[in-house]
Amino acid sequence: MKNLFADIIVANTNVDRPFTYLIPMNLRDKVTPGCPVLIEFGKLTKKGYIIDIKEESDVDISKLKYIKDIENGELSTDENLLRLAIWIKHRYGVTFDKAISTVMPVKSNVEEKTTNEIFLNQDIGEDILKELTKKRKVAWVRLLKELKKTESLPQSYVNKELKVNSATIKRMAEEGYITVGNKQRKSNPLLPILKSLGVEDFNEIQATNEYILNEEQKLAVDIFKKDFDSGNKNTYLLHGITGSGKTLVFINMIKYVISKGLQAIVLIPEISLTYQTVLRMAEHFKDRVAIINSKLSKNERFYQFDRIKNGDADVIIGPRSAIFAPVKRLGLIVIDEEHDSAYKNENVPTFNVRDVAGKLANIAGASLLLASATPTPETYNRAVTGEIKLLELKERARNTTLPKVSVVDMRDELKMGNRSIFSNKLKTLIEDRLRKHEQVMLFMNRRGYSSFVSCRSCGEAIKCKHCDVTMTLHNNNKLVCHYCGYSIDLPKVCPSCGSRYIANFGTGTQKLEAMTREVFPNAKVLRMDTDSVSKKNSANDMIRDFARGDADILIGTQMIVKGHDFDNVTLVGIMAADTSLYVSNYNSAQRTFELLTQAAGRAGRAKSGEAVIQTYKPENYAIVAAAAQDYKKYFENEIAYRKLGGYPPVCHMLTVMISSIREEELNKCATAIVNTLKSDNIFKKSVIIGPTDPSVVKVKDYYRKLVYIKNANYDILLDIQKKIEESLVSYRNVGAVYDFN
DNA sequence: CGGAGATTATGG
DNA sequence: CATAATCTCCGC
Ligand SMILES: [Zn+2]
Ligand SMILES: [Zn+2]
Repeated sequence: MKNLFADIIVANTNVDRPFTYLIPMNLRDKVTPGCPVLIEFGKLTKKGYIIDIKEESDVDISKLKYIKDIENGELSTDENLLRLAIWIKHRYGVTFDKAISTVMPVKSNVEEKTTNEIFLNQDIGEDILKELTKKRKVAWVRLLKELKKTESLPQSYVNKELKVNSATIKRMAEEGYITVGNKQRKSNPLLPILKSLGVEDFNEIQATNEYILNEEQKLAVDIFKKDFDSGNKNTYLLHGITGSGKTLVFINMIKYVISKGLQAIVLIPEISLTYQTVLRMAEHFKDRVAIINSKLSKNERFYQFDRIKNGDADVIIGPRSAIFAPVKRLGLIVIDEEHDSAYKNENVPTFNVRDVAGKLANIAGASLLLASATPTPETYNRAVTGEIKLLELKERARNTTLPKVSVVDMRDELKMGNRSIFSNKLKTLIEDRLRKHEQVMLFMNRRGYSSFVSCRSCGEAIKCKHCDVTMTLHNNNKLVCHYCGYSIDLPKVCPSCGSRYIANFGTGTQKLEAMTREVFPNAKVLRMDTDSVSKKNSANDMIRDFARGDADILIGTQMIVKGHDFDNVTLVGIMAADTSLYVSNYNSAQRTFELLTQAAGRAGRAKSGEAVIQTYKPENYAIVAAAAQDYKKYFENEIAYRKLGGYPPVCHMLTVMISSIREEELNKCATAIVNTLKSDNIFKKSVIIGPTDPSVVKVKDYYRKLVYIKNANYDILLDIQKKIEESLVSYRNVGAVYDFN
């Protein structure tokens, strides 16, 4: 028989190229591309991934070794995902190894939970039972009777429910009636889903009666169906105003895809994977839904992936990483809240899942739907140029109107002598809602800046020894650094001046809560932020409490405006609307527009509502457009800005973060790199900015510098990356990470 | 990455 | 000349 060869990427090495191995006879029908295997690499046994199987090899056959074995306990990646990995490798300039491990996030089936299981040994007849009853061994009979029904029972159940103690069980085993064995108990993979919904069965989930599509929604679904039937696997932007019922549209598209025997992946930002969202999906797809989120344990996660692999789920719902779910018959990918920053992978490879999903859809022959009320200019631009199809929803689904939004210039308030964080307008409106027993949401436009500790005498905030960051106070009276994890006990005296007057400055939301209670002493106030929801599932509880009307005012960060609708909320106050504008990032206006639109959109889901935006920058286009709820206006301004600055989507941008333990070496290296790039003819057309300091210079004792390179041609950026890697070889202590946009 | 052999430093 | 520290190449 002819030899079979496999090209293999060796894991955990720096050798970023495939090696050829022979496939032994006994593994021939077991290995596939994407399969994890064990190989002898040099002198060591290493794990590797097959990326290709072929009948020819250009490598001298005498050099070749055989694959040792298949790596068990790791799911094999299917061919689509493998192709995706190879694309990721080239697109983001990472190693094969990195790319493959990115697409297979389920590392292994961690040790199966084994519990004691009790088995029936022999067929127990009525006579034996009678005899035992005579001996008054009631517990024995009780257990045996149960076992006759089910073959085997877990010991915990026997102990607790049947009240048969371990001693009895031991005796029964000795006498040969039963055996105590180890059963690999596979817990019901649907359990975590049911648990998060607080039901025991999918049939308990009541259907809400919003299944009927309105005209606009129907049109969108019909366009999709028509394309789908004619074999056009398109990319769509579903652009609908807040409350227009985008979810119902894609649910119907998914149903159609399922009816054709295919599966769908729905990506939802982790923060919006809330009770309401999950319930909604479970309501439509019942036990055919698989849900992945960060709360799942390793095992639960594995089971979800296992179900998907076996085709036991039609719809896979999860955050960014769910794009790599091992779906066999992919028909549709939905990315809900397409604009969300959580879709960007912060680690290398720094992909945006939009792009990865686009490629995967292309590989698998599936459609892609991007849904948002505030699409990124990148995506909307693709719709404008006709590259992707635009589906629009311009009306609110429940016959309500968009909230009335007003902007308050806080500088004017200050001039009028109002130093409170509430503008007069917002204050009167809150009072009005409290009187009418309607609810209010106060949205603090800030990342949940955790509380830090600073000195009242010298003003110094306590910083991490290893990073340029202030440490944050945790409830166990420890100061922790969010960048490196370094933690110390809360010091009694100021480390820089020795003063004993050091104090904890609360978070933005805590302060807002205190002020709110002061200004509205009779209102019931609920605060929701990372601090207050650290306890498991308490976010759900809070949401339910608020929805039930247990509080009048809900205060919080992004968390409160994503993934929940409250019918009785008729007023939203947006505090410090412009803080997200001050981030030095070409995205900051987009982020601001998106957050304000989303927050304002929470008002008046059922009744007519109102929103007040408090800002010091009322003239900024993001704020103006958000107040007018005019996406087009926003987009025109944004795209003009991007053109002017040469930012995406007009240009591609490579951000290089160069880092080193040694500051001088870093500086030398960074300037040298910039100089070589600038002098190189091929790169001359690129705009090169830097080296500049990032907002946090030192992290984990490493100093960092940033270099930005802009070019309309993506491939040139990849060449530049290669060039930088080459120059970096001569600097032993300097490394770089690359972020492509 | 990490093993192995080659190369260079160090010291008496 | 021995021994250790450092470099350099290479793996199917
Ligand atoms: Zn730190
Ligand atoms: Zn001090």
